[in-house]
Amino acid sequence: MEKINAFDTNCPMARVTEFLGDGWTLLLLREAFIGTRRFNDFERELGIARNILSVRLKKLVDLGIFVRKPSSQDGRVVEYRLSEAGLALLPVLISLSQWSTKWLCSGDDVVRFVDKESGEEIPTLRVTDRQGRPIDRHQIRMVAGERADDTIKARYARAANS
Amino acid sequence: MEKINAFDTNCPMARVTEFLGDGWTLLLLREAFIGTRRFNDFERELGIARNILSVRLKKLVDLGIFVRKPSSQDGRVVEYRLSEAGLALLPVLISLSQWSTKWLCSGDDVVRFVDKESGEEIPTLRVTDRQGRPIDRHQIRMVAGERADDTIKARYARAANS
DNA sequence: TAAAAATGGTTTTAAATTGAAACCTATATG
DNA sequence: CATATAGGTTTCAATTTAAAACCATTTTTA
Repeated sequence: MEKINAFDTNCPMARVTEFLGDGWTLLLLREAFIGTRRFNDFERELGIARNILSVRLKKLVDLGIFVRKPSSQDGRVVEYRLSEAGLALLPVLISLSQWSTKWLCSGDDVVRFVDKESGEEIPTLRVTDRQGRPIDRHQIRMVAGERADDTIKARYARAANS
Repeated sequence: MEKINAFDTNCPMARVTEFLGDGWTLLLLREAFIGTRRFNDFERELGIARNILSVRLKKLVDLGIFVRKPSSQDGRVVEYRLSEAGLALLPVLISLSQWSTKWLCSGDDVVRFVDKESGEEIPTLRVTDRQGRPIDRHQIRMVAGERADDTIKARYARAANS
């Protein structure tokens, strides 16, 4: 791809495709959330080719989602951990997982996000207003903000006329 | 990819990679949410190659995310609209956009989700307990559910021991 | 202390995917 | 009837991915 879009624009969604736009990164993130930290473990758990894993980890580190830290105990070992930014992806992972459970896995109880202490399941993420009241989907619109570049503003202007 | 993972397992995250695992689909979804419905419009707005667009739309229709509907007005025209499942992805889009705005776009006001009536911006999606109280990230764990297949259960068992 | 194993990579080559452009078919329009 | 429009498909070159072998360090074992 990479003709009109990606990191050329400042559209946040387009930028996400920079790392989410391949078949492995979401699984790398899942693994990281489960607790995987090391190169060989990512490889073994996912069955990803080592060269690809190498490139993906580099990109995730570049983007600030993972932190690469050679172990101080063992000079061979390197740890890849989620950064603050990476941990902040949790709501994305949860909403994706909840959506997929419902619409691609016929609601089957396969993966759950739970409160560590109470063991209680995290309820479905809801879009709400500032008072915490649920907002209906059809009540929501995407609009261009002030800092949108010209392409994006033009894009939303076209959308508004249709 | 497709050696250990994808639709072989019933892991909801792995299944998501089936459609989110390429550089275009997220942008197709964005376009659909903005209001794009037609083949030529997706092509023009994104600059995606027609053959690729064709394959992607087919897959999204197969997965039940888009609905393909030939126009009754004009026999040449076909509309691709988000299904219920597709519309249900809104929380995913919102959380992704909010994350990306903060971590990849340095907080710039580029795209906003707003309430159509009030014009009020949708606040950041939060992970809460059943009483609506925010839960801290580090308080959350992923666990395998009852209907997880053996691979997944084994996976989480390994994770629990580390 | 020398040999073997572990760890995190890189390189190489074949196979699969993507991108660009041209082409095709059916319907509409002037 | 001729031309334009819409939604595709086909073809072929360029890029990306997968699999396997290889490599450099560091650690463990005999």
